[in-house]
Amino acid sequence: MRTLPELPKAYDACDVEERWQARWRDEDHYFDPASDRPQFVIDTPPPYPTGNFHIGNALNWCYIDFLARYRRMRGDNVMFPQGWDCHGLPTEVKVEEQQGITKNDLPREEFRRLCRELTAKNIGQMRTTMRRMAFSIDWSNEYVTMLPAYYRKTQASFLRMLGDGYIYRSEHPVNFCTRCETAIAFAEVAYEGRTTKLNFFDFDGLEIATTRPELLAACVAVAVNPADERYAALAGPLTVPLFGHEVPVVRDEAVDPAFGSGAVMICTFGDKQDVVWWKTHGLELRPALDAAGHMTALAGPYEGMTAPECREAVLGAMAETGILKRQVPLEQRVGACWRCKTPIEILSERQWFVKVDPGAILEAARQVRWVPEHMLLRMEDWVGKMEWDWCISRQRIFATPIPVWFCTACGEMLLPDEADLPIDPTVDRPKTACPRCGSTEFEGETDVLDTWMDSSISVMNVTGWDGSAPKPPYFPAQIRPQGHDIIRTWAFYTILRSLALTGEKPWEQILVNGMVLGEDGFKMSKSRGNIIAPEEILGQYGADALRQWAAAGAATGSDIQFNWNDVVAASRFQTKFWNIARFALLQINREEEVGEGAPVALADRWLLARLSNLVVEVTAAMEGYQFDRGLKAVREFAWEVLADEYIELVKGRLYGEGEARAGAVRTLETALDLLCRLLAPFIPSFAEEVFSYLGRGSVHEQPWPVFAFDDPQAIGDGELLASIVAEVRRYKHERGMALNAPLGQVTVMAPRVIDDGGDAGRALNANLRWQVGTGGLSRELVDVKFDMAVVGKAFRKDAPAFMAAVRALPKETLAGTVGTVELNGAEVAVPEVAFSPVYASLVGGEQVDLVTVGDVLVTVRRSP
RNA sequence: GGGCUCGUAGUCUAGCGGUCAUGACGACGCCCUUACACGGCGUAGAUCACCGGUUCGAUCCCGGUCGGGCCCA
Repeated sequence: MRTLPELPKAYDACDVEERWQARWRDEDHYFDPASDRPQFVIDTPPPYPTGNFHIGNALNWCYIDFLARYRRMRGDNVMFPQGWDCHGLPTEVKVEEQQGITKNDLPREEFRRLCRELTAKNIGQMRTTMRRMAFSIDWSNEYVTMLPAYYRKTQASFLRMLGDGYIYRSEHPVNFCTRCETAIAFAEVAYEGRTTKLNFFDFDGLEIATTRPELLAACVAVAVNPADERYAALAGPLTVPLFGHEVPVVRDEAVDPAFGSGAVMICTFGDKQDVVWWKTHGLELRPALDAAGHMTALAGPYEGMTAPECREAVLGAMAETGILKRQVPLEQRVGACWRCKTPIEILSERQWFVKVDPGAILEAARQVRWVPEHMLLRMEDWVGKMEWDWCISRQRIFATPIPVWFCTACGEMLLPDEADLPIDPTVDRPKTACPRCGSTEFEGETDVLDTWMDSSISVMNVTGWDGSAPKPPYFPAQIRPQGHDIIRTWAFYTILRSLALTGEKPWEQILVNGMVLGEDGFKMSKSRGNIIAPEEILGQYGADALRQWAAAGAATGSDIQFNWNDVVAASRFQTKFWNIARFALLQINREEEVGEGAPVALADRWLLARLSNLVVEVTAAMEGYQFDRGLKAVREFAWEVLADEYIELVKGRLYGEGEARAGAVRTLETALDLLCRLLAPFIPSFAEEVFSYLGRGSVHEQPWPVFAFDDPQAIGDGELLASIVAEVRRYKHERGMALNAPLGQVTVMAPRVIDDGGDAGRALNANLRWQVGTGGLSRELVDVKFDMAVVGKAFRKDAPAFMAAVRALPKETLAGTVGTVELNGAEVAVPEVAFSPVYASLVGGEQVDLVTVGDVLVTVRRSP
């Protein structure tokens, strides 16, 4: 007897998962820098440490973990690092909220400390969930962007790009949130629908429509379409009402003659279009709004007011002076700060910018393999519309400082040595005097970097960049997994930065996952109340069930609706497979010596050949990131082929003895082994638990299966065998017989005889015989079936007599066409479709039932 | 308004030139057959959004319409 332990009766997912998660060692997932195996470096997304690892993250990380585990089994040297993108507004806002302060109430360093503490706590919470999900993360390659080890590299990358001319400082209109008092990038602008008023007023004799009367003081021109004949004779300068300054008239094709009066006022700056006109027509700059959202001295009597206050005041003044003609409601989309929803203003400010070269970025993006392919279009779309360079400076606190000083005497810019990084120029002092004027008085740059400047070098960091050499040792990474919502940001900025720093594309492939929608089909959001936290699922069904949902809930790349059904079904699959394993182990353990060698029985060869095909199918699915196909194929195989067909087929042999039984046992063992390995990337704890009972070590240390068992004949014959058993079992069921009830003589009449080793007979509990052809099978007419719609209509009350007369005819006659019959002493015509013959099948003179399976006939004699 | 994407049984979902159109959940019927009732066997349920076109043939390709979603303006 072998001594493999018996499986417990029930599978407790949470219990098993926690046990294995405690047993696995982090070191097993470490990337090995000394290895000469092919590297597989993953540029994992560094999530923002909100404290909650949400279900969208879970989906993304499941895909990554499937891949990481699969690639390890394929022999790759995998790096699955974990980063944290810490800096940014949300944490600042949270700290202000929790402490009941504003950022200006504390010294900068003190405020940063509070932000760091909150972030560290949040990271801890998220790590817990990630471990509970059984992600095989390489924690030795964790990075935290707020820590010196990382932002040193952010600063180094800044200096390098500054030195190479990619970064410049200039005064330029930027998107500005006056509540947060910082510049923001286009990627941070969220658009919202609002109803506003379009105000028509008299502008020096001309009718102008505007949604932003508060910017009248900032008016620098009036624009009309050159083709608009109404204004063909219009010439400037015009006098701006209420303020009195003179502005020119410009002609520009972009003016829509159909909107309002066809004449628009250009202000610095009401919107992006104003910036375009301001640039192309070389207009004056009149900043009427400051960074805090207050009107400037240019606004005269309105100075110090907020924009909404000024707007009311100006409209009031317009009404008073009688120039306001009418107001009509207007639906418009307003750009707002993504974080606080305050409408953004466009202000001209001195800011730091990174040059954007759309052509080069497109070219690099096209060198990356995109999965799914169409996601590349989103990148092309975004890059094609780039108008401004990337504004990377922020007037915030919790961020990477911009490492430069300015000489207070001559304005010269001074840079730190790379070796001294990281620095905070507001605290640290330059080590040298000003090279131009010799002054030692400096002012540190107070602006800090956009958070995307941190995260867009994640790939540089994980591929081993130390901030100096241009190209990191493991660069480029093999894959970037991320959501399609941040193609225009993270993917875009990463390509830009990789090109600037290394001249190359950052990754070989990018795998884009979809968004997780709530059970109601909408994106999960607090306001909809359709959020499901991963912890809720983990507590009830465990990580493996959630992982199965992620794999099989939708095709990779498409949005996926969360749905409890899938989680429950996943959990049931585990129960089913657990019982399959239990049964198999029970059989394996009963055997003293199962021997070696390939099984000879048809059913065994059939299962092995099917397994071999399954391995090919699942491998192809994994290579193409079709996780849904891969997992579903394994599930279907285990449940339908192995449990419902194979095991039912060989149970009889398993209850017996000898080589026939040993062959089935060996086959079961092989199937169990292979299926565990195929399942290992998807449900690591479950696969590990089942595999452990085979006594062959950890499933995660096994190679991905390569199992060639080529036997086309076994596939064909086995399929027929399984179908015959299935059909006859159905036949039994339909007659209300228990499936293990004894059946009489069963004869399979096939084009050729198949040696099934007796499996079919035992599975059906019948005396089953194979024969070539339908010899011995005959049929006998036993009855006729009348079509009452015809008979009733034709014979009315004589119908019973007619039917009796027909039945009284000799059977040989009934098989053919009957012309007339004698009814009440008269010959009457028989309608053509009045009846049809009913036959019974006979074997050796005894009546049998017939079951057909394709071109195979199965006869069943019911009495044993 | 633009780009992309999707529209398949009550619900979710696979397929994407010829399939009895996949699977799951749900519904209904029968069955406690010594791995599993978290199971087995079966039944019902789909004009594959709508309208045109290409084709011997379209759920699948093309065009249009309507509707959902995502990203952007």
